[in-house]
Amino acid sequence: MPRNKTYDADVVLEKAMNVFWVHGYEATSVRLLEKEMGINQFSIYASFKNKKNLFINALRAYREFVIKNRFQALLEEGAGFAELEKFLLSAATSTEGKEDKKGCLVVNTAGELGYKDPDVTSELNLYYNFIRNMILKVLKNAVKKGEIPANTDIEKQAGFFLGVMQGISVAGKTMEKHLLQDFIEVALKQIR
Amino acid sequence: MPRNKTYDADVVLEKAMNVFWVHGYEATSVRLLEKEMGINQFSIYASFKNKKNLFINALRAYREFVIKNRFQALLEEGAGFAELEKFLLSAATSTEGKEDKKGCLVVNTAGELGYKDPDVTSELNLYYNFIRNMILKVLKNAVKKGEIPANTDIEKQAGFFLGVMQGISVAGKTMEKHLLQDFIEVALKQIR
DNA sequence: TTTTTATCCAAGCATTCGCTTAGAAAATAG
DNA sequence: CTATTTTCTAAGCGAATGCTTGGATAAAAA
Repeated sequence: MPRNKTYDADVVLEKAMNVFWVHGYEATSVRLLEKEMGINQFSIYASFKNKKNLFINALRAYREFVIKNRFQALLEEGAGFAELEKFLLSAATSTEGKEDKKGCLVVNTAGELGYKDPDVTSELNLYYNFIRNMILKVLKNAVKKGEIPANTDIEKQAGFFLGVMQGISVAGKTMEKHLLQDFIEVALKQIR
Repeated sequence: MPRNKTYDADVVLEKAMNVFWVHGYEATSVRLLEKEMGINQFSIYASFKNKKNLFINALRAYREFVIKNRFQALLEEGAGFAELEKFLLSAATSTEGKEDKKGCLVVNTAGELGYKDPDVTSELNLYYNFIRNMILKVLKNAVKKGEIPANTDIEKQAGFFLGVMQGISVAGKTMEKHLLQDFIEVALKQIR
């Protein structure tokens, strides 16, 4: 009996994610969202309850987006230090384009909303835990492959590289490219 | 002939800085500012032109505030690696307090406003350049003192520690304390 | 086809936004 | 003292905020 939706919730959610990514939470108005998502305000509220809930969903969509589009090489079964190195070095040059200085949605959100909202905070923690586990696995493989010393303190290094990734996400927005490269080079060199 | 101001512009500016520090730019309303600054909207606009200009001034005040209250040990004439170490390690524990998770105003701003406003961006760059030069001086002293190897690539390490500081400012808002300590310990150990 | 029911669009709700204005209050100059 | 000039308070400006409502629309069920 019901009429079908004329839009795919996942599709419009990804569009919302991009708007939040560019403008942040507060600076993104529902009017702008309806324009970019291509649906009416009523439909936004019907599908996502309210602005904050839409944002939470956008954070989840971002996690999946990043996993699929940025981390895929690191998530391969046998990914080791070579893949980590390639990933970090490309992160320095990927921010080159004058336009694409969006940084990382999660890091931007940590800066803007931080610990203020528990729902947001737990979403950020899920993201960081995921990355840390990914790094842990990569470093274990790296030891197996002999890419890094066998006595490496994997846990400590995972915490280190998690911090490095967050640093890159901020520094990439403002710092000059060569400084960013210095940062990454030193971070990589210390482990070998 | 003129009537005198009943407030000190520098004093109310510092209060404005704290409001922006806690809530960010967009989420800080002029109504909240007038409450926290203790002066009327008219006076805010008379002294600081508009909200954005007040924010720019707050960023400058923040730089001076941090120099006076956080970096003073690093800015001492003979400050070397010992001072850098102490500073970074204390940065990990200073974010312990559940309340004081404000992070760094400059890093928060980079996340929220990023490159979008050139006036803001140049203010951020001033801050980062200051820190980098400070680190450069500290590392030079560290070499002189024999705290770090004489063949250390000072320039590269300065870029590295600038990135580390930005990482700490983000990570301190969300990451658990022990992970943050891992980050800092590894960052310090690699140079020796 | 007719009925039912969810979806859509447009308009509008109260509130808050950044900012301005009008007039009272106060301090200095003559 | 009066005159002058700036600061202050309080009210209010239009526009934008997040969110809701009412009726037209369309698609599945009978």
